[in-house]
Amino acid sequence: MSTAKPTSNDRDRLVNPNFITEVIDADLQSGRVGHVVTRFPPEPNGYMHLGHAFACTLNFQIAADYGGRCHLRMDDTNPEAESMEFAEGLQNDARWLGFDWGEHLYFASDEFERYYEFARELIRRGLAYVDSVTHEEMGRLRGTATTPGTPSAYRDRGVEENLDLFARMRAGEFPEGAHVLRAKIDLTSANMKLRDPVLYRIMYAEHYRSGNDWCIYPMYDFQHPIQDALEGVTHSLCSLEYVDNRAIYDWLMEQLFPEARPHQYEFGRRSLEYTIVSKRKLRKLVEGGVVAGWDDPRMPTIAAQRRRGVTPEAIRRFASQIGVTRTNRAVDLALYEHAVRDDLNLRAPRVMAVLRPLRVVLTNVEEGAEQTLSLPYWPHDVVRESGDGLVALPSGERVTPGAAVRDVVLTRELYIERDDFAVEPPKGFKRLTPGGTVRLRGAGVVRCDDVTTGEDGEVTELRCTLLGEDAPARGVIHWVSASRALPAEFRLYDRLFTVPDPEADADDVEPQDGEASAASVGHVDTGFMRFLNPHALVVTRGFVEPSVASHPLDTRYQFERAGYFWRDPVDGRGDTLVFDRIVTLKDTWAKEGGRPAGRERRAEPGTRAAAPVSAGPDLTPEQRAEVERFRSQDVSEAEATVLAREPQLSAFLEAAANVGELGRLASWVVNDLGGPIREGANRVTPEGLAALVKLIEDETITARIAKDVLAEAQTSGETPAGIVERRGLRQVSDTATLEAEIDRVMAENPDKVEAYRGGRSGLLGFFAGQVMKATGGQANPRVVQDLLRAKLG
RNA sequence: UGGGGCAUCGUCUAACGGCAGGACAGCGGUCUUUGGAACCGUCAAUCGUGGUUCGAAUCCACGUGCCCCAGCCA
Repeated sequence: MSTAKPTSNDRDRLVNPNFITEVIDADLQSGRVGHVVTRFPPEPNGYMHLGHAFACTLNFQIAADYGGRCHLRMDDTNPEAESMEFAEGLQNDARWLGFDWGEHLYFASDEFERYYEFARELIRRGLAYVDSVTHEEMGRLRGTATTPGTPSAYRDRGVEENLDLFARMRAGEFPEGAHVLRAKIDLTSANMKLRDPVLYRIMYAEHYRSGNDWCIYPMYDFQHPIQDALEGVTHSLCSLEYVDNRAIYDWLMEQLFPEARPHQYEFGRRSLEYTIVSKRKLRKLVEGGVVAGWDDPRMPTIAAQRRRGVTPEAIRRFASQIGVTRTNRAVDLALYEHAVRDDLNLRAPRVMAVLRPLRVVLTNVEEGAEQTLSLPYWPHDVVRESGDGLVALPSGERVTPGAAVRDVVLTRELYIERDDFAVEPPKGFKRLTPGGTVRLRGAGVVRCDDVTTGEDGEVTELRCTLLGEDAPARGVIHWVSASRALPAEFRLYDRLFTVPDPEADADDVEPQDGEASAASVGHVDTGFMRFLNPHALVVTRGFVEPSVASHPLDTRYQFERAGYFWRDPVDGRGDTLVFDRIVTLKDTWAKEGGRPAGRERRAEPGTRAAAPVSAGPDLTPEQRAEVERFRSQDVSEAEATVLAREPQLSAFLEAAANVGELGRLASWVVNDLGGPIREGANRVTPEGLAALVKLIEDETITARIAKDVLAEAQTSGETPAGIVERRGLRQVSDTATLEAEIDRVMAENPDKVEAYRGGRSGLLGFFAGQVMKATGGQANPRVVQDLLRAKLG
């Protein structure tokens, strides 16, 4: 965690290597940066949810991996949405997740004065101007995706006038909307973000921190890059929707912080199935009273998951397991639940609770008789896997397994789970049935002799005989003593929505009559509400064994066979016992048809397009003639088409063909030089290419060597043939040399040889690759493969 | 249909021209006084079509699909 070196030790890094760590590695290697500084920059306009937790974890853990630091920053530049409640909530949540930013807590609102000065600087340099058109007019002037924008009448105001107007904006001389400050970048850019983005707007709103000090507020695109630079951030990580904004980021950096500037990198967001992470929609749930608050345990917020009993370790584990890529992804809920269970399995002592009680009378146990059983808190496997041979008491004290027990009293009257008894058991039912037997956990086997049924047909009581330890029984069920157990409320949580992607599914469904108006109140589409799971919270009243009364209030339990629970921090820590179910146990019986607990999945996994056979691009008659001309010179159709469409490439090829044979050069131009030529970065001359291809034809070198040489030539600017000469590159076709190499590779990988002979013919590539590597790519691959086939048999 | 981004088992992810690997989920089994956990086995993928190459998930071309951008939100 605190390696002094600014490099990451591969063995114990928190974040798996990814495209961002590759950039950091390269930056450190090249010396562009000497240390790593990241930042997690939420806007305090809502509570942190699991999607943010992913971003937060990524920033803090990458910094930790490189011995750098990560700042926490509030991007609080929009007073209308933000509040102290949210700012404090965000800090609480980040801290609870286990992250430490030391003294590096920043608020954009603390820097308004500095931002203001940077804005004046831009104005003075003619890079920003005060625009005074209406909101609507600005929209019109911005143009559309396919048409360029046009300058407003104010775009060329003088510096002095701009400075004066900007100062008066700040002084409160104008109403909201009268003026804005805009960057003067490029109104014709294909990137809409660059069409003179607004830098400052007038807002007469009280800011939760700066109060009424300001009536102009900076926009994200202006504030964020500057703040990164002021903090000394080296790698500014954000999500994919900001890719277009990077152009502004870079523009500002070039203007204001040309040296030692931060760079922005974007990663794909992570959402979770069966929930939503849109802050506005979550707010809708809270404000609409659909849930009890931001910390309602059904919510995907960190506050809610914390209240529900999930640990920060589980969330961090989840965050690091879902990986970092450049694709937005919706993660399977099962992945999250697994992380939660995996964490709880080793930290939750086992006790018994009955959630939906059914009275059982043990007819052969005397009235008032009590037998005290000593039952272990931990199952055999947790005990066995304990590193030090000790296990924890709920108090946290570590004791020998024999001492990690609690008293459980067996009495004449008990409660069992209603689900654990069935008059007509489904196939495979391993619990109690009329006349059947079952083991009561830790107490022996019972037989059901009699079933009492109420007027409505509901089973009200079972009369059973306690048979003792050795009687046969197929299953084990949990129970509590009716006279000794404590009454408790159980809150059983399930997924918030009934479909994996409520937002997308809401768009799929045509609004029914009269729903359209109800479904789009207050600018937020509320169509997703129709998929709310009515069973996301089920409350039951039952009983829990009395030992829990003596445990620390924040003990997380596994109620055996029922799930992981703890006492609700808000409603369940007083005299009444209220337990939240953190997560269920995996239940392989439930989906067996015993219960219809099959999880509804989306019907179709998004069928991809039927993919018609591509007919190739449309060509003009001239291009068609070109294709024919190239075809006649032994160029393949695909390559001829590329050449016909791209004059730059065909010109290069024609030039090379003056020295070599066009038909043999075409594929090199198209496949290997096409990229650099198009980008104007090509450093290989037509003559250079022709000379190189000659070397292949006279078998001096292989195509493989040629590709490597070309790549080197692009960076060094040397002639390809010069590189071949200087490095003494020659293809190796000598059988004896190659055989020796092959023998060595085979001797080193006897298992692979065997596997190949056993039928894994794909391994031929492995052997060929090994030989190629060993010869620095100079072996003649055809010869190598022939020899390999012969030797491997 | 202007610009940008992305596409690998059901889901998440790895492989950086040379064995398509792992995790979750599923299925089967072992074990079990939790229908839990653990262990073993198994199913299962390179968006499509061409091209380059001895060899392509990876390079080239053409398609297809999804996502983002026209707030004085972030």
